[in-house]
Amino acid sequence: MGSKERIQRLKEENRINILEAAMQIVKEEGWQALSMRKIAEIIEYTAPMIYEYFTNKEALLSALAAQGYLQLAKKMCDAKERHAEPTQQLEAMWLAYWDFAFAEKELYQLMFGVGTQCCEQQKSFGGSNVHSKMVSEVIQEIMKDKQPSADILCQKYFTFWSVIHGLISINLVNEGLLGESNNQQILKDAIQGITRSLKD
Amino acid sequence: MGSKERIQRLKEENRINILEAAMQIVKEEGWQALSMRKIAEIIEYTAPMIYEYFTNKEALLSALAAQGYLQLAKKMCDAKERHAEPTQQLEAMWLAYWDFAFAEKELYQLMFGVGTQCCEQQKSFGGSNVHSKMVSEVIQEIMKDKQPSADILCQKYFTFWSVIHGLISINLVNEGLLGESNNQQILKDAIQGITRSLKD
DNA sequence: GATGTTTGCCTAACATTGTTAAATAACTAA
DNA sequence: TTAGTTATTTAACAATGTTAGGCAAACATC
Repeated sequence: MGSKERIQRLKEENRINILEAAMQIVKEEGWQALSMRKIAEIIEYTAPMIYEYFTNKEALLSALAAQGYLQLAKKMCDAKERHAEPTQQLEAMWLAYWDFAFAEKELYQLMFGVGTQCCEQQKSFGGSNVHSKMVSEVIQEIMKDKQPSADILCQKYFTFWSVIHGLISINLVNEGLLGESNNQQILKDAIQGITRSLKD
Repeated sequence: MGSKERIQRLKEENRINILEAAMQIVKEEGWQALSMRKIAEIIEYTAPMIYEYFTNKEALLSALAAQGYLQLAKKMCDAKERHAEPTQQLEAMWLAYWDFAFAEKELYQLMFGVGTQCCEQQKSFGGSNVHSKMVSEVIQEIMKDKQPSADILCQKYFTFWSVIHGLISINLVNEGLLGESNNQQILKDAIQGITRSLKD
């Protein structure tokens, strides 16, 4: 009897519903609002039922992230196929990556560990501003012959900050993924590369 | 009577003890293990006492982050003063930033919202590997004349990823700090800059 | 010095979380 | 219909952030 398959299909449907409910909550209220009971409420079950499908909350999050990796890979693959020339392919792929990050920002946060929890203060306190001024001054000094606009200055500063913060983040989240020597190489190359772009 | 000042000093001491206890827990067990009761246990008080010094847990985290911003600014300032030439100052400042991030990685995570919570899977599942292969292939194609080593290839890939992920992270954590046009400018400049460095 | 008032801290509690064990309902197979 | 399996719920536990109310010591005022 095909009922086994029908039941299998229902189970799979439940699994999907759980994941969809989770994403719905996260998109509406953010990661900190996601709870097993809220998910259960949406799919009209009780919380323990979810544990038939996911061993715990973290496993559920992993499943969501896995979906995200698939989506991202697909978008980048599509982007690549829209071009023939490798340089254009590369640019298109990273632009697709960029678009994905903002179109599915909650997923992106989960996948790559971008601060979901802590402190609403950065914006008010300025956070980075402490060092951004200091750095910008030095950048201005280096570029003084070119009389850079405030916008250009800001862009250069953020280019530095992005690459360094990005590399740090990647290292902190996936501990020791890159070797120490690779890190130093990338870091120095990047700093010198951008510095050179300031001068000429 | 000087007792007022003595009391004031005791209060300040308590405040410091709370913050130190919090950092101790975080360094030993990570952010997810930090709880008001554990802090209280270390300083030998009960949890509600902490609320005399911080209105809630987030305020406590903000205070920790504020300490971090000061430390970071000081280290970058020191680094700057060790050099006279702006280019060297700039490099030294960013290296100081880098060192701070790893010497005080818990603080760095808090300050700049680097994934403290979610999913232990990246390492096992490979996470990024899905797209890293795809991108590396294209990079290899672009560099095919130079017969790049696997290490070089890897470094180039991570240079791309760092700057893009960094820029995304900064945007996601401090929402709308940069304008849309600035973002596009930085992004395209960075991609084209690195791409150029692949060819020559 | 006795009395009222403020201050510092604690006990007890509440609501919300993730998670588990046991009871029950629903369904399948004979 | 009955026995057995599966699906789902109820009830509970421990840990979390947080608040209200109480107690005792220190202070101020007479």
